Amino acid sequence: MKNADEQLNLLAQGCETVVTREELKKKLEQKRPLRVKLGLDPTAPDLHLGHSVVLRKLRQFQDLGHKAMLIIGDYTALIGDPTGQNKTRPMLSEGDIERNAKTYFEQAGKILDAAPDKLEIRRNGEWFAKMSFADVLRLASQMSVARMLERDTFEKRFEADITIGIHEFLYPLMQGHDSVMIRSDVELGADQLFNNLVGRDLQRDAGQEPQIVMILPILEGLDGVEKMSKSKGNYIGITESPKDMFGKTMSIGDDLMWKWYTLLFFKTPAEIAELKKGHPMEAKKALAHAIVTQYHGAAAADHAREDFEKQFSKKELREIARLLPVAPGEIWIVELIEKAHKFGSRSEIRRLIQGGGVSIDGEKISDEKARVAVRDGMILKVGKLIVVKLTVA
RNA sequence: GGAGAGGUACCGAAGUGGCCAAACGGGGCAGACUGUAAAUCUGCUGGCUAUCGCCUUCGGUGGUUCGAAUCCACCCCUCUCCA
Repeated sequence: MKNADEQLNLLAQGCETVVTREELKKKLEQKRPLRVKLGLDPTAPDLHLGHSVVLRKLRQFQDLGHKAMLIIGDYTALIGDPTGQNKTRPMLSEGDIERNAKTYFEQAGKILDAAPDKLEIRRNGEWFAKMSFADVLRLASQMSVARMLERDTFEKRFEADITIGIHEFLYPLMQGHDSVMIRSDVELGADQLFNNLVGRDLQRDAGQEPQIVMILPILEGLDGVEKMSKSKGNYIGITESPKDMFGKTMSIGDDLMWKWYTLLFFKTPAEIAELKKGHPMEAKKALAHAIVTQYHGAAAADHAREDFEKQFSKKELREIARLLPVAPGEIWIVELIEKAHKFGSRSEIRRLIQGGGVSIDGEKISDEKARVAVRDGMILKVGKLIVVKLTVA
């Protein structure tokens, strides 16, 4: 095991907040594997790059000899964390939570070390399901309304006259109680500083040494504005195909690219400055390549890059198009597009045609009534991303 | 418990009997331009229909009317002030 100072430097790197460094150092000096807690919200079955930031930090702890404690918040998910969402979430069914939690196990394994002595996975239903109402009251009595309202999301909602359910106040307490139950030494988080700090208070009340809280910065999603999240649809899932990962990364704005470099690859300001000297497009391709490499390997990343260049730089659609078998003869353009990609409705397809978003062999089709005489090898392009090559069967 | 305000499309927000598939803004999609993006400009943004056109939508359920997002009744939900 590395000495405490070395560990501290590595671990603090990339963190937005550490409460507190001094305490963390003391814990590290105890020369024992620390129990590092990360609470996971099982509402989103797909882990994405946003989650990966904190998961990689957790991995770093593991690599230094510490133990990752994943808490699947199956019970807290019954409330839905109020953070960021600014509104109450619908309660999930037991079945949904089961299924989502399972997917989590599978995906987190791509980033974490799954060795039994390095990883422990718990569900907070283990303890919450057994609590009596009196127990809940005891827990609730450890927090005041005034303190709860200090939390910025509650405060904002309160002032904006947006409903706050009583049950939502229980969320931070539940998360804090998790820390007590697993006797965590460190809790990692992204945007739940308040909740994590509650854990410290509850631990103190329970006679435990309070946990260290380490907050990692939030990764902005594809839009460059909102936090990356499943519900906003602005995310890259870690199970997505190399092509999609590459393409989505290429579509982000330049400013965002530098942030991603920082958060996903821990690039220092000096390294970023170096990258900025080159062409932004090259830097973005390198970023996309690095992301794909992480989840699919270098070969897949090379391939994704080549495809991208063919499609956008050289416009050689022919080689990257997906094959679409069609019957010989003529076909109505709307039906053809329907076969090529799943759209919400035919009206949507008509709109695309009228808007000039459809072309065949490079020639725009703007008449929604058009019939197409299919030919082997015809290239149909719909919008920016859908390219198919027809094969007449 | 009392008094008041409100619930409109993905979001915000107009509309208060027919001209409303519903202004406007945001978001989203597509096109032009580019470096792939951003910025900018343009178009589209309920569904079905190859055309005339038809169908469903304004918290819910009923009702008034030739006709309702708009009027009435009851119900559900949110917010404010008072208790």
